Amino acid sequence: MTKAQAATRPATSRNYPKGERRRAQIIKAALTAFGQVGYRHASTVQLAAACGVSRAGLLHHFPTKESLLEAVLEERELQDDQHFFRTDGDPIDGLEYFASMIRLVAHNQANPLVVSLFAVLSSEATTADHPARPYFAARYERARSQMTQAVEDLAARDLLHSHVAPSGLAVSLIALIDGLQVQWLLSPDTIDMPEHLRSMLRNVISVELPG
Amino acid sequence: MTKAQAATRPATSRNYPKGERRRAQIIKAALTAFGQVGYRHASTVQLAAACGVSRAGLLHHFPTKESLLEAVLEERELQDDQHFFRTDGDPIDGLEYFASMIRLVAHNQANPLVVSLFAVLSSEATTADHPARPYFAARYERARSQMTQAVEDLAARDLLHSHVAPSGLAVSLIALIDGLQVQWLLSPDTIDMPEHLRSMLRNVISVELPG
DNA sequence: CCTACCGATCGGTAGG
DNA sequence: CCTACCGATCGGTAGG
Repeated sequence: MTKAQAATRPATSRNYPKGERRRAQIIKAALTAFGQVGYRHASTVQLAAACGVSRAGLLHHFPTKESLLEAVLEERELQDDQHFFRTDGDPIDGLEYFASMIRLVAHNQANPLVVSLFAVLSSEATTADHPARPYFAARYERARSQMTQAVEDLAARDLLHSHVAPSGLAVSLIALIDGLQVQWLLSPDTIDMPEHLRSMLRNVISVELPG
Repeated sequence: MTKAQAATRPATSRNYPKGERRRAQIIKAALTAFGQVGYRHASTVQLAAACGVSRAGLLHHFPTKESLLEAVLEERELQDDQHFFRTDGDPIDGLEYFASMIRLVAHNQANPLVVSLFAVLSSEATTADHPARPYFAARYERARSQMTQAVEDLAARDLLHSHVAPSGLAVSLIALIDGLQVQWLLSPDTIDMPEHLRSMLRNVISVELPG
């Protein structure tokens, strides 16, 4: 068990494998439901039914709907960490960073539930008083900060095309990745997300990406 | 009254100014509500209350919630037409097209309600059985087709940087515009949507845009 | 985890 | 037959 898990799960849970399995099942069902109908429209009654427990049973594991949302976002964050965000503190290699980003987008494209979750929740979270708004605001700020470092690394090594403005490029590339998800969810057969990202990166980076 | 309006509004409505005003009021309130909490979570009861009519009164104008959604999308479409989509049939001037696109994004940035409506509805509509899914699928297909023509016009006139791949560029630029909306709604003070679009267009177009 | 509930609200429809 | 609503209520479901 990692440190992050220990901080978010009750320490006793390791001793109750059945409860742990149920908890994981509920999180997975909630991830699916939130991605399909949004957080606000998802109902704990239907979630409980989908997991074969009563609504009171579900509320034993997650006392409020909001606590379930937190668990879903944490779960998703852990998956990202595994694939991508390993460079805490280390200086960022811009080429490696964007190669990893393409791999992450390709990985997401193989997991429609995860894409749907983030496409639906991130825009739902822009509205006032949404419980996930602070999470997404912080997440985007962190992503922009990290990608800006990657862009600046490329600029310092003269790996951007000469006419490309590095300022604001991170914001636009994150926007590109987000926007591709909506078009892909609507037309999965005509949109290839990692290919479009790679193509746009080729438009601004003057050397080929590794990997 | 334009052809589009005549096709969607009852022909008799012009003779009932009070009903017409009420109808416009309801559409505006629905546009706000759908953008704030999404279509599914918005309630006709609250909409009616916000308009000072009973729920039955609201349903007199819009017999179903879905018919109200249609009216909101048509209303928004008409606004777009006024500002932008005037080139039906005509060949597209790529430079004019993207200059208009920047103006449209700037116009949207001055109207948070409209941005919120589209950011929230477009992703909500990606989910199965959403009544607006066909609308958004068709809208994106049309937008891609139109922007692809603009990109091809630029390519034919040699106005793209030599290393830029025109294929798929329209998809990515539309994705960029959509993605910027989410970041802007979460951080309106740190994101300038038209500026980021202009900057990205400068990265691929080798001449300055008009206007 | 269950049964048994609460105050309220959902989208849609009735007759007048 | 039209409009612009009204008060009441249908069977179900919401989060807690």
